[in-house]
Amino acid sequence: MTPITNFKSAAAEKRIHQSYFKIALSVDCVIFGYTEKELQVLVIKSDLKEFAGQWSLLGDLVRPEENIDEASYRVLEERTGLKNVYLEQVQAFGECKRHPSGRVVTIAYYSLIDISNHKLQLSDNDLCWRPVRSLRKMAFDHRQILDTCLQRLREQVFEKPLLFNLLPAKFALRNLQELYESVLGESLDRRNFRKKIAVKEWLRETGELERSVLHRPGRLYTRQAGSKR
Amino acid sequence: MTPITNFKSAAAEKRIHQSYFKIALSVDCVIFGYTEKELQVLVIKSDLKEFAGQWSLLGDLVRPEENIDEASYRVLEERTGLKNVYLEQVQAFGECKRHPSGRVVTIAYYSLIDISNHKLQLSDNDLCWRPVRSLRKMAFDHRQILDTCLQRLREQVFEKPLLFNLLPAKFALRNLQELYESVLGESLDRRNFRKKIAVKEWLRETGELERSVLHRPGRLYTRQAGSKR
DNA sequence: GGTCTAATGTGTATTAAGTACATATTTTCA
DNA sequence: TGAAAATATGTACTTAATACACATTAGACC
Repeated sequence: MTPITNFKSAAAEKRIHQSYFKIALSVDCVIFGYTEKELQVLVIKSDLKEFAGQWSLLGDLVRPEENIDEASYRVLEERTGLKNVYLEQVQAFGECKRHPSGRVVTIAYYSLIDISNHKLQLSDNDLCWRPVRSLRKMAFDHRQILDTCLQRLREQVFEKPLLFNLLPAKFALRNLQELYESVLGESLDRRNFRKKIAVKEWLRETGELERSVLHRPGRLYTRQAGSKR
Repeated sequence: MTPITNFKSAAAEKRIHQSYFKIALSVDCVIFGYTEKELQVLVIKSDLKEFAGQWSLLGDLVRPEENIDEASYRVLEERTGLKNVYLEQVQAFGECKRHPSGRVVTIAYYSLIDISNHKLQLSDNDLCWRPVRSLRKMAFDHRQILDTCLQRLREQVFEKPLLFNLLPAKFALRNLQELYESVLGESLDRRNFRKKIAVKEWLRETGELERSVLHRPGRLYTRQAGSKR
């Protein structure tokens, strides 16, 4: 039970508001993409003098009348133009001093989107994709948030068919394996990888072959319709 | 980036405050205990008329000057008198309508404590332990929070030496197995269970035997000092 | 069209982990 | 002293994970 629950009077309510409604709530989205055989994350230059020149995740304050999940979907759509993307809450970050302008508790989400999707239009020229590996220091505690989200993603990639969200509709198994390797940060045996993926029934053959590759083309697969995210 | 970061003027800051600082932030603790061969959770009767007679988790609003982790430790200590207990954040719950008195986003934690610990003094007579299985409906979205925390706990019990926190310092393997069975909701084979636990090196033999049991006493074990939570 | 290149596609032996299952032993109680 | 109830323990079987090699194919180039 929280003391907010029974206001004995208007004055009591005001006191409560004065003492407690001093924390702002935000969402921050770790938006993963994949290109150049590297896992990328969508970032923006921080406009705070404290973090001049540093990269920051995409986030916004949660509005009083929207659910926190809605808030993160909103951030995502405003910034990328995409709807219906994979989005998952990871956890809250609530150190008092994490935001220099005041007390802001943030709830971290990660999202997986297909960079090559033609609908993806970055609304802001300051936005850019950066390889996860290249981001050392970030604004706020955003590097910690990114690490936490990446760790969660790694734990889930063989449990749920998540990484397909980062690829175009049709892809060769080599592409998928390189993506797994990029996410996990380790190289995988091709035969064992194919076996491991095969038993999960996440994929469907399209009957098509790769084009414009300088070697024997691989079969193209697509995500199995029934495979749950 | 959040729009809060650069206040162009005092007026702008006031507007921001009026529109955004309307969300209260709370923590709710799923405090697990174990007794009577049943996983228990510490609950209190809701004092809201909307939830009359229903059980509620222990929580409180986060104070402006405390970290969210500190807030949950505070709730735990205020209610149980215990410090240095295992506590882990699970996730935030932020549906707009989850709290009838206003917009309250809560961050859920779970905690594992040893009920038989003599330092445990419930500060409030309305507090009580209830078997997790017996709690059908709860106040707010607390049953959902409990389910989410229980699921997280289940995922971790063979990864980290968590469940020892629910037992007295010395215990027989049977006690441990019954605890695992209670948490997982399924029965386990004794020999396989012992093997699985043995390889983890979480336990140390005390050299003592059970007392006052109506059968051959089992060896008493204690948690291995170096085993990380 | 022949050859080179670079990647695809496939199977098996080995090891590790998980599961199923039965008997002798020890203590208390009557 | 015997019955009851639980402890302690090992092995065969199945499943999952790992390590590893060779024939095949399409494109590029001559």
